[in-house]
Amino acid sequence: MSNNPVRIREQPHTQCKVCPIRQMSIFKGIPQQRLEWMQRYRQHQLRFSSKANLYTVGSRLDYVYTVFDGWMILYQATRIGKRQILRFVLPGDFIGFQAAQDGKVMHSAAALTDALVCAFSRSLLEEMMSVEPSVATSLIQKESHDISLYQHHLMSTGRKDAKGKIAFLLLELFHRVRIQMPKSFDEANYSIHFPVTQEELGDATGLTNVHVNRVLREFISDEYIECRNKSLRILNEDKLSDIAEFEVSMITEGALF
Amino acid sequence: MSNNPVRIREQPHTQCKVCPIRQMSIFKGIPQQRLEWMQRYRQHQLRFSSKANLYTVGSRLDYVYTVFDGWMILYQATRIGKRQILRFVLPGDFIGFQAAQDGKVMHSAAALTDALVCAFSRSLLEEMMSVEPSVATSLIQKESHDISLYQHHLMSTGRKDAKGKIAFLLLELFHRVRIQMPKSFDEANYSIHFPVTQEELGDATGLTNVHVNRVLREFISDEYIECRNKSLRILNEDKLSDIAEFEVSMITEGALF
DNA sequence: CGACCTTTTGATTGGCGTCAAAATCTGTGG
DNA sequence: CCACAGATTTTGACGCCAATCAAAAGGTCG
Repeated sequence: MSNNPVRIREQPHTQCKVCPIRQMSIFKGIPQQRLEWMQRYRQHQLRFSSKANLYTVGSRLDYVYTVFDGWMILYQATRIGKRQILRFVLPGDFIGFQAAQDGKVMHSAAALTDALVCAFSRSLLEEMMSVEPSVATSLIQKESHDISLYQHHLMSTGRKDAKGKIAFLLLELFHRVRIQMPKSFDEANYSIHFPVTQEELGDATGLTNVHVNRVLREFISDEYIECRNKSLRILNEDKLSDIAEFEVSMITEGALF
Repeated sequence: MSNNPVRIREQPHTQCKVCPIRQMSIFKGIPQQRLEWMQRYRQHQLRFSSKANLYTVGSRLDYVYTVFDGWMILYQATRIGKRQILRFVLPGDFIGFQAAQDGKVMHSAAALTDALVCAFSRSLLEEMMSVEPSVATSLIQKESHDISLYQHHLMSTGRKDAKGKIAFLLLELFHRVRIQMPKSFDEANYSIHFPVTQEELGDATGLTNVHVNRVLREFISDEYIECRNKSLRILNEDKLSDIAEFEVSMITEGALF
């Protein structure tokens, strides 16, 4: 529920060494020479500390962002102080694009851990899309994938019980981390680094931290999962998938055509 | 909950007289001559009766669709027979595009009323996008708007009580109908034609039809709304908006750049 | 008119929220 | 390295919102 002032240590107009633009999936397949002018032009790199906001409700966004390292969330708060996490953002994900009317976003974005974000101007993206249509196609693909995720969450939040919601979220995050943060995935253990608090799990599923705790305890004592010091290990994926009505194909990206 | 066989009365390969392609918002601004070859090529028109499915979970979609008339829904069902309505589809909306992995959709689409749908081939759309980049941009815009809607629903479903969820849904649909089906809107009455059952409202909000009924009764006796024979009239929009934490700007489309 | 769908109402139950407090973990400064 | 404040997890008792079960009353359509 932190409403900290933005604590961005920004380093504008420096060439982005850590996050070469080529790594951004929406630029896959574009000739290097085309990218070069962009590479050194109006591209920023941002470092965040945990809990800092990248942007907040009602901001006018002049940039779009890709996360290169760390966890972030998109969220929204109700008048009575409850928070809904709309989406967990992992490295490779693209955010800040969907602005509603008059260019203002209807949600906030914050870092869950220290994070490294790459920003570049909206107008540049627009330019890029007209010069290089495949950028637009990639963007469409990303958005389609996001929509698919939102649909699954809506289903989860609307029509499953607490166990189903939590199991679904755990499995989704587990596999997304596995794919998008291979270094956080321990294959031998079948575990991931998992810096998400129980309160955050609650804010994402629409449950209270207290109830999340009870369900997690149960999953642990049933030996479905194991979680100690910010790591999550899946012990009985079959059972969890069953409870969650989850399958990995739900979160993998697919071709549109 | 109907799992009827598909009852599509399809009229393939006929020129589409009723729904000129120009009316599809993603083709706005494209010179007529460019559209002509498309107009008469591989474009279908489909008539649906209420409750028929346009496509179902796991289908491979070779077409994308725009609704020209009538109400439709996108939905998904759980193993235990509960249904979640993911999205109400009104004239002008674009569906069938987001296919997940291996081209199979993760949801079903069905008509709520008799409906008129225009279909055209995915591959054609792809072609179109490369020839005419503005098609891609429009598509991105549409998808962004959809994402925004999904986010609001997630918030609603996850963090509001029954009154808030229902009030939000009523207001959203009311204003979308006002914009997208002006003929269904009675300005004098401030009412719309509203062919949605209480069970469907429940399936969209994650509530039971019984509880939806109780809340609606309360809204009616408080004189916030009036609903008789498939029409919905808003009597106290301020109060409803307050309960729902809704504002019209949430559902209007805006520029992306 | 009769089958079926939708709405309505009542009685009862239960899952999850709320409140509260203790236990544990984490980081920070002396 | 310890002390201490703040965050997070854990547990228990209790209450309430919405689900469930059941049945009647309207509506709709062939």
